Amino acid sequence: MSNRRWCPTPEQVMVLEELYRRGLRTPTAHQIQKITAHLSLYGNIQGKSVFYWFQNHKARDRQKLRNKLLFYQTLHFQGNSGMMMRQTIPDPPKDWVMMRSSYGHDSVMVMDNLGPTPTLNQPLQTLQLFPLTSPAAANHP
Amino acid sequence: MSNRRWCPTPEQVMVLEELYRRGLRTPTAHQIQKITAHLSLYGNIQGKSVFYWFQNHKARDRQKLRNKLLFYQTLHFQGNSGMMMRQTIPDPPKDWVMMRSSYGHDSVMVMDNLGPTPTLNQPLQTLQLFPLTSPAAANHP
DNA sequence: CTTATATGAATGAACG
DNA sequence: CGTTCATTCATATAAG
Repeated sequence: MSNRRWCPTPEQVMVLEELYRRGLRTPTAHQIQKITAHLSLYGNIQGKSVFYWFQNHKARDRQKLRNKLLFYQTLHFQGNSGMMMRQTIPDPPKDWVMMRSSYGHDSVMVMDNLGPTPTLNQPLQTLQLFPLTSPAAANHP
Repeated sequence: MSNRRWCPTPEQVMVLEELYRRGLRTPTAHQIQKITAHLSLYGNIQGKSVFYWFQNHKARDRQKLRNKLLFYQTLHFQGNSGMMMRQTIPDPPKDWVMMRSSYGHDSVMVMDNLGPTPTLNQPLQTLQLFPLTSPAAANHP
């Protein structure tokens, strides 16, 4: 067992699941501190492990529910039974995003779609902006 | 593998991290355009990915710092009963990850009964030993 | 040992 | 900007 990953003890898992059962979903930093302190009685643990545990548990609960709903929907509309499916229908793709300029007010920047054939006009005039000279930046796939 | 999410190449990450190391935090729309043009040499990328990258990187840096401070603060100030308080060599100053900071709220302890269940006392009586502070609501975002 | 699954960890994307 | 969510990567553990 390499130390790269937290291996929760059964006691730790029991405590976390009980807290989750009681309705705790996104503990605050303070809550995480206290939970971590308590769980450290059963074994080494860091705050981020508690944080990740709740994030993952909630997310996977949500995904299971979503898949279940989608599963029945699929059954209803297609009479199709099969593997569990992932994810609901995504949002319409936006090719722009709102950005805040460094001068303090919002601005909308339209992002041109970099298609499979990127335009070659004025390609590397920009390189002077970032003189990247230290790491191995001289490679390309 | 769906195309919904930008998959940065190692070269792209190296460039972005170098820019960040050099102090760039909130690039303007114009800078984002240039960076995007440069990074597109290593793979498909949109401007919003650059925008999000800096937003996330900066936010997580600060969150890490904030949580570290909160960590030491908690060690120093909390006088809760049943808490373990180390005075010498506190803890591995391992890094925390992003998590909600509770904006200085304090003292309101929750985790009491929620919903129709009248009594929820279960084998985990130990949970009462570390009451969790919560800003406002016990559950539901 | 190999493969499959469960889950810790990370991060892109986006929300309020 | 801090926070939250969805997806993906990595790996400990179980199944074969």
